[in-house]
Amino acid sequence: MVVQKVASHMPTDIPDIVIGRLPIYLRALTQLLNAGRTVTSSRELGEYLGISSAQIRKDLSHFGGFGKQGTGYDVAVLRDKLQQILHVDRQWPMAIVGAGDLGRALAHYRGFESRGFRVAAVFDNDERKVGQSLADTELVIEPMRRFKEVVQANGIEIAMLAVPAEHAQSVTDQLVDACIRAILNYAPINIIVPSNVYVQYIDPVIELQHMTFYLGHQPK
Amino acid sequence: MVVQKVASHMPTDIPDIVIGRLPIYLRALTQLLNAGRTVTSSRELGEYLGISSAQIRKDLSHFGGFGKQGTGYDVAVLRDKLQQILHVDRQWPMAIVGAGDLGRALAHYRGFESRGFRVAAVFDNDERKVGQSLADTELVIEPMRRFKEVVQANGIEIAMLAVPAEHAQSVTDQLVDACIRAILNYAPINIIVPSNVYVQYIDPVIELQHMTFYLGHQPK
DNA sequence: GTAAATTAGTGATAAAAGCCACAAATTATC
DNA sequence: GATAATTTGTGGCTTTTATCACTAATTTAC
Repeated sequence: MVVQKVASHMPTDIPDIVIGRLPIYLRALTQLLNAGRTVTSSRELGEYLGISSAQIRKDLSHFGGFGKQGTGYDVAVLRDKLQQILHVDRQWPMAIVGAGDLGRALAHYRGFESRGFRVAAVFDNDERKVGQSLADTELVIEPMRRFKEVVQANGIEIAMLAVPAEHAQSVTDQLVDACIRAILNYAPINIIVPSNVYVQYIDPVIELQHMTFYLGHQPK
Repeated sequence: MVVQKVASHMPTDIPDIVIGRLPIYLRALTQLLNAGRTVTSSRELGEYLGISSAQIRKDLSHFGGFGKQGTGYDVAVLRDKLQQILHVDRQWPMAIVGAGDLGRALAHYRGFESRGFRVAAVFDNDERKVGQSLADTELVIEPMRRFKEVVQANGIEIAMLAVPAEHAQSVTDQLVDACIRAILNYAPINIIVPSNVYVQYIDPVIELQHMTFYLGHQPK
């Protein structure tokens, strides 16, 4: 019932910038829970995250009232609500495309399972890599020609793109063709997708350059 | 002279959100340059990046007029300007802290050099890892007790943090103690630093959860 | 049991960010 | 060489985002 209520809120009328903060809140709540905390407040959460308490309250209020005046928020309850809102109260199977250093590091990453995701398949077109199994996993590197088939068989809708920049667009086209709906792009390049496909970018150099602007002019 | 002009613009009066877009522009310009283009326009750049042309023009106008009416922007000139503004017209030596799968993948990443960065040292506290050299690099894994010394000897001001979440804060304290001024944090946890230290976060799960909000409710 | 303290949720306000549209400069066309 | 077409840089406006500050509910202190 509560799930229905949450589910009834359509994405359209909630600012994307608000949505972008929800995973941050969720991560902090999980941390609090692991530390044994049972209640928290917008003030505490805000001080910890460097966000104003009013903003946290207003963000959450888009989805209903989860707190209690005078007390604050039940950490476990709020975490559950956020997991429902973000649809990570289940595990999303994902494909990794590109089995270089980065793709392999992602395949071995132990942090997905507890947060709503699971690496279901790894792809690469290098014939020397195809067929290799990845240590400590049940994964075997598949060739890209099997992509569509494996994606459909496993109900995969999310792909992490970890191929060199020069192949990123053509591989993206293959992902789109296989009905991938969300792409986490690690290639340092903009990719073009249809408007119904979501893309997020991770490029460490972008973040580093953002900081070097402020680091100033005198190199050591 | 032009460098002086750019340098004279102090960060304080330019919105951070503008600064955050400059690396994106720089990346796109480098791509255009590699494709042999010599001139571009705010319209072309905007269509490619999914950003309005007016925004690009206004962002750039914070730093001076780099374009030419009727023509647009000289790609090489604008790229050079952005490199100066972002202070990546040099190479920043960086430390990687944590030599797990991720730290090693970062150490092997070939994409830093051309964009203003260089991995100068890798650290880990696991005695089994210390002393190991990293294939295809001149890097040897150093113990954390040598951190301050190596950082000072190499003029390192930037660290990439790739340790497990449970150690992230205590390691951060060591970074701060060694006068690290910018941290790219890969640990899925908020870290507390003094206000003169810059932090950027990379957590793939945050980006994935942002997308699953929109992916909706019916898992395959 | 009462008063003081705490905290959520929210309408109103303030601040920030983004976009429009135009003048001025340049280039292309014929 | 005149006219049409481009494109920048920007003032002003609109939209979005964030904060303020208040009410109502609850808890704590004594």
